Amino acid sequence: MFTSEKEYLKHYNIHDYDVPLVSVDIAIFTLLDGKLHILLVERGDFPQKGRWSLPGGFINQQQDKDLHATALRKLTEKTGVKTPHLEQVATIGNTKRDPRGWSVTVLYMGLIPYAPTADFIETVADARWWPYEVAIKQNLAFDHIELVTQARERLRVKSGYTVLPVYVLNAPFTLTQLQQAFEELLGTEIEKKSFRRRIQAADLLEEVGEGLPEGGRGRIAALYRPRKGSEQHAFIRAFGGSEED
Amino acid sequence: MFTSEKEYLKHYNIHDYDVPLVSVDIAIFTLLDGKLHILLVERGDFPQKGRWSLPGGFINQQQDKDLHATALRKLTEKTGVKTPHLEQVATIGNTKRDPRGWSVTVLYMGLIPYAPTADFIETVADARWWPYEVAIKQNLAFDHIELVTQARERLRVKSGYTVLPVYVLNAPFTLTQLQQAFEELLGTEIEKKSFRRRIQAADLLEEVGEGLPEGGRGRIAALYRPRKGSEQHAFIRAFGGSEED
DNA sequence: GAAATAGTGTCTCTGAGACAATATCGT
DNA sequence: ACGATATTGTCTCAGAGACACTATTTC
Repeated sequence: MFTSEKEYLKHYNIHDYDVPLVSVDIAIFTLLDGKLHILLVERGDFPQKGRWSLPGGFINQQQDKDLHATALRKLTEKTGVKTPHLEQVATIGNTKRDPRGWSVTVLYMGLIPYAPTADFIETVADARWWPYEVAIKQNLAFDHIELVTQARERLRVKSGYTVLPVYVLNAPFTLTQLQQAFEELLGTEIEKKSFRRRIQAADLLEEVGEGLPEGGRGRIAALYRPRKGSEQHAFIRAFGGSEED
Repeated sequence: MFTSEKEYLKHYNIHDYDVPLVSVDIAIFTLLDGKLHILLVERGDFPQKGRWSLPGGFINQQQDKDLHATALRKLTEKTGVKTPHLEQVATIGNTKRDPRGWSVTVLYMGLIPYAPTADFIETVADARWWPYEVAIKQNLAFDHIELVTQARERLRVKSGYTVLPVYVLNAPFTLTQLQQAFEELLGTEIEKKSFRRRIQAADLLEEVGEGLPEGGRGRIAALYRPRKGSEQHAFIRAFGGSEED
């Protein structure tokens, strides 16, 4: 049919093809009053207008150089928050998830220290932090309940062998605060000595002075902030004892 | 603009939007003569005609109910092999990876016991197993060299805390064969006793008789096959001692 | 019996889990 | 001194790593 690559590309037109919708959705978590929260937006337009959903949207071929850029842009436009950690979780694509037809979404998971959402937000009626347990009982748009639980699961598992939970805290923080963040994100308690031993042996934090302890009373606590690159450290042994299945 | 969901959907037309290309690519690995191999196809059509690439292609909105189905269909069409393990690795999307423009690909990784490729193959000039080390020195199509290394890395890491390597062997197999598969997929040696202790304690295999040992000479070896569901078992401690970074 | 392969015994070392003890702060 | 919180000591236990040893097969 075509005789050269150049010839082929000249005649290529994506609209000759039957392409699915592609979107990016972002599950952003934080810790507020010691509890896991997730950021949801109320949809301002059809479809599913008025329902709560994950922030997200379509790729802008002019503005976005890659998928990660799309995720960051959508997050800023819709919520005004900036995340220090954003990772891809999975891509879900099927015929049923969107009434408009075959639809593919790339799901991201992000973590951030608590920050209020911006006053001005585009194309959404509202952007709000929800306690996780409350959020999953809402009637979310599309298949977002599954996306939310999938992102939550990634967060839980990865909190067991990395120091991801540092990203829901504002530095500097005490080891007790960090342990509480781990426990909330893991959904289980950690033995204090085990926790401190692991964190300190890994040398992923640097001490930056001392400060008030957790409850305002008691012995002065050492304050820490994450070292550069601590994000990608993986322990060979996971917290929690019971094996994953 | 619209007053109801129904109204909105009636006027919705995906071709009004600027959508990217979406494809699925599959990195299938096997073990042949004790060495890791990967399945590549020679592209029969433009673009990049004549270059070797991962098997893959576009979603067929009529035939495929989800992305996983697309991956399975493409694999069968292009190579004739059926895989007992197929998992999603990541989704790569950017402006540069395809000369046709903004392009998104969902990368899958699969494992299979060695089987020849089918004689009849659609839209590809050839489908062949390549030794991994040779494959990555080829000038692969698009950004497939990065996809291949990303899938390889997933395989390596996951071989450290699961029993994934069982899927490159034909059951029944001996523990020695399994250990050799682990070592090749991990890219490192494992101490025999540690290996056997772990595998046997986890109770993921069932014994199915005895058979000739590895080299045809020597003591008769016990033969095993994976138990149902062993696939999703994860050890809390990874093989290899050195921590991931 | 020798070579080859399968399988075991056992010591050491690392790091998690449990829990008690000590240290330092405000009042 | 007391209550609260931070920090450390130390014992136990699971499981990886190392390496030597025993067992069973073919030739």
